[in-house]
Amino acid sequence: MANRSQQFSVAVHILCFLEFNKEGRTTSELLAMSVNANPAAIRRIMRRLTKAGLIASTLGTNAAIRLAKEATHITLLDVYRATMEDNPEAFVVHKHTNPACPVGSKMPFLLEGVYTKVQSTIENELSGVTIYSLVKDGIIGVD
Amino acid sequence: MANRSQQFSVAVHILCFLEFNKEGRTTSELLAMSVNANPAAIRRIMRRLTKAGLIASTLGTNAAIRLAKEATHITLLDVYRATMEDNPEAFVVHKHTNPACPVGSKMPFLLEGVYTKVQSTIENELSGVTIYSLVKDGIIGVD
DNA sequence: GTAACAGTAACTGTTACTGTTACATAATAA
DNA sequence: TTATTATGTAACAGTAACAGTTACTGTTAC
Repeated sequence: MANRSQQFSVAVHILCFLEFNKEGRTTSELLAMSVNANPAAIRRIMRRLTKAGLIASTLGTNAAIRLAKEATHITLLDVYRATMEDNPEAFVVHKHTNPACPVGSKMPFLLEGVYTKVQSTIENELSGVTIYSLVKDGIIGVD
Repeated sequence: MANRSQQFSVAVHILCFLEFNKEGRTTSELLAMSVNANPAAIRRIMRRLTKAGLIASTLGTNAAIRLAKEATHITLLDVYRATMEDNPEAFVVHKHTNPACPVGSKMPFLLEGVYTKVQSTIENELSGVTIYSLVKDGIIGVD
């Protein structure tokens, strides 16, 4: 990934929680307890998910957070793109190579090609897993 | 990836250079010029490649760096493992979830399963590309 | 108006990497 | 043997990105 952040992990956690607790009322404090993190940190990640149209929240006393789409229609690729928005690239190319060198002048292009292919396989893999399937097979199914 | 370093990119660059210049004498200074980096930075990456058995170097006045294996037998997966040695994991799992929560208690395990699968596809993809093929098709072939 | 909770800004500490200097070590050549 | 050349390696500063946290603003229900 671009960075080693846990934001993707926490984002998946949030979405699974919302699906699991779809009948109940979920707050950022409740999520923070489940994730074991600060409510503000949860809200920071929520912002990205909201922006990506994956969750929606209401304000006020009885505020609640819920999925904005069916869990069957939210894939991990959606989550990946929402959280890695800034640096979706798994690898970083060193671009400032020596243009006068036969090797240096071609490396960035070469690496770009490799990375694009790898990136595709990652995204393809992620697009095959939905929040629904995670909750159904991994949380409700087990116990 | 684990981190956003360019070490993998530079490592591939180094290996391609060595293959391309296999008839000539390659020094860390020459590599530094091609990569456009500091010789010490090159040597820092070289250390990992040496440790992984991908390159070998001699000391002294006529010191030289060369591939320790045939370029046809060095895949990008070898390079990936050599440079990402410390954190070979593409994703980071948030492990300290709430064990008392039905969702929190299962998330680390769930995510681990997903990440393992993704990691496999990445490594599978990387294992299909050799330094030889990169140099042949991307450097010598083009011009 | 008060309470509850999301939205958000701001600050700190930590980690990891890059860039760099400097020096020890080894091998060649004179 | 000595000077030279280049690798091996330690050490340090600067930078960027996160994680953790506090605190404030804005909105809704009662």
